Amino acid sequence: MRNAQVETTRDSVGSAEAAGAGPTRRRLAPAERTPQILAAALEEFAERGYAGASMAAVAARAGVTKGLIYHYFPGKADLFKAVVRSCVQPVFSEAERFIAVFEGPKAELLRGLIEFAYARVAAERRERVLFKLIIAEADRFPELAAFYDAEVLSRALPLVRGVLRAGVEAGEFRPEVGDGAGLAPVLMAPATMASIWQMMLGEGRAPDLAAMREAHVDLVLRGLLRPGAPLG
Amino acid sequence: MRNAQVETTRDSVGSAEAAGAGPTRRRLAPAERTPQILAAALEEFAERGYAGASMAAVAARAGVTKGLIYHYFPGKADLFKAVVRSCVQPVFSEAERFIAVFEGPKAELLRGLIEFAYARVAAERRERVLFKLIIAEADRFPELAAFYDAEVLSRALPLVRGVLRAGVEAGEFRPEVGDGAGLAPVLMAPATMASIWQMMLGEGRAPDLAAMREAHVDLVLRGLLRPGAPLG
DNA sequence: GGGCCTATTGACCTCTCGGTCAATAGGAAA
DNA sequence: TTTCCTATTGACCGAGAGGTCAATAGGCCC
Repeated sequence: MRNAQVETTRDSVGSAEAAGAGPTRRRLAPAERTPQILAAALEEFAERGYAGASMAAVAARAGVTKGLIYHYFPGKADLFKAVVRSCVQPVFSEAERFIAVFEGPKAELLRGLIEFAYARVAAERRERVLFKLIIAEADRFPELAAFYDAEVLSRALPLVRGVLRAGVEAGEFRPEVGDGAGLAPVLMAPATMASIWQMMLGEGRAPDLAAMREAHVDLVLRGLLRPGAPLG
Repeated sequence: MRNAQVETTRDSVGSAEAAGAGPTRRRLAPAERTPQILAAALEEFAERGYAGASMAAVAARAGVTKGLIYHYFPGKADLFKAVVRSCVQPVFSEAERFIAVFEGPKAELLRGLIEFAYARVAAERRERVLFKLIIAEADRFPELAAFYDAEVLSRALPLVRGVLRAGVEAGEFRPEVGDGAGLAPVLMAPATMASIWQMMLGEGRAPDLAAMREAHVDLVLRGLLRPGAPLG
């Protein structure tokens, strides 16, 4: 009973690399092997958490032996940080491009951003799980918390604040909106929590994504727009 | 180097029970020993996560030997669930009492609830950490996710919805507010995320609690109240 | 084709963990 | 005081963890 899930899962892991294809010992360039290992590690960390993940299992998932992992990464902690680092970046490039390209009322831009966030939540499970991982391990890895601060929060909040300020300047939002620093995190929180609930409870029991998105957009626009402005 | 933190922390743990007081082997009634063990386990799980926590360390924290833990709990998983169970309950009783006792406009009740939530976030670190723990281990413990659903979400959401509906019936909130199921989680999310950010980043780098609270209350009331109603 | 660099292996070490259990002793009841 | 129940101990086990390293072989370059 003790480690039943672990055992049974381990058997069924045999990755594409390990199964059949090619000779047992194929030499690859580091530029090719590294992402393989990172992908395997992401899966393993996501499923078992940091302490629960085993280097041997990561190796097995990558179709490789444990020793090789240590050829590429000094240790478990470094591997973990490398995994996180390799995953967070693309999301922001996308959001930043979205804002840069957008033309039209700021209220619509804000609605677009909110819907973008919910869409991402609905889309890839990987991101949700990785976010959970960061939350779970943040206080055991001070550098990881600092990394989240630097690469996620400190990037996302100014993005939102920029949109708010632009909306005020355009005369769309109430002037007071530009004042407080507290509004940006309040606006981000619901989509973020939606991600967490989704990850914890699955689509069945978690609060409905679409319903939250509608209520969120409605609440925000009503709260921000100048009185009398149309809701679009 | 490997487990440096572990070792050093272990030494300094010596709990009140272990340090000096009384003979080494004091016999206690289960009603007295059980909460001791639960408290020790909460600390240990909070600091090291589920997989990272060690039964021996829990025992040491409780000033007791490992064998005794197994006299009280069948295994690690059961101990973990018992810890969670023993912690979540009191919060809700308090919120429910708050709502039951409150007299006045529903908008003020809602503001009071939001401020209550932020106050709790600011108050005890234990609750934050425990919440993190639930998030982190939910998908490795399906029963734990079910427990969170049953004992937290499924209790909190109707609480909020009740207040919203009452506000609509009282003619304070816009009639559409009572419709969607999505609004309640959207209202809860910012305080919850505030808790998570606080836990991850500490008071220094996390978004400011007071600022979030102000922006949150303001946004919500503006979004819900009928046009023209005073903000209080 | 022959060398050489290095990606890759697999056996090995040590340590800690969750869990077991027979033996022991504290303390309430008699 | 004696008895008896059971809370408590401490030694023990096998499994699996992270990490090391000398030996091996794949494939680019000349």
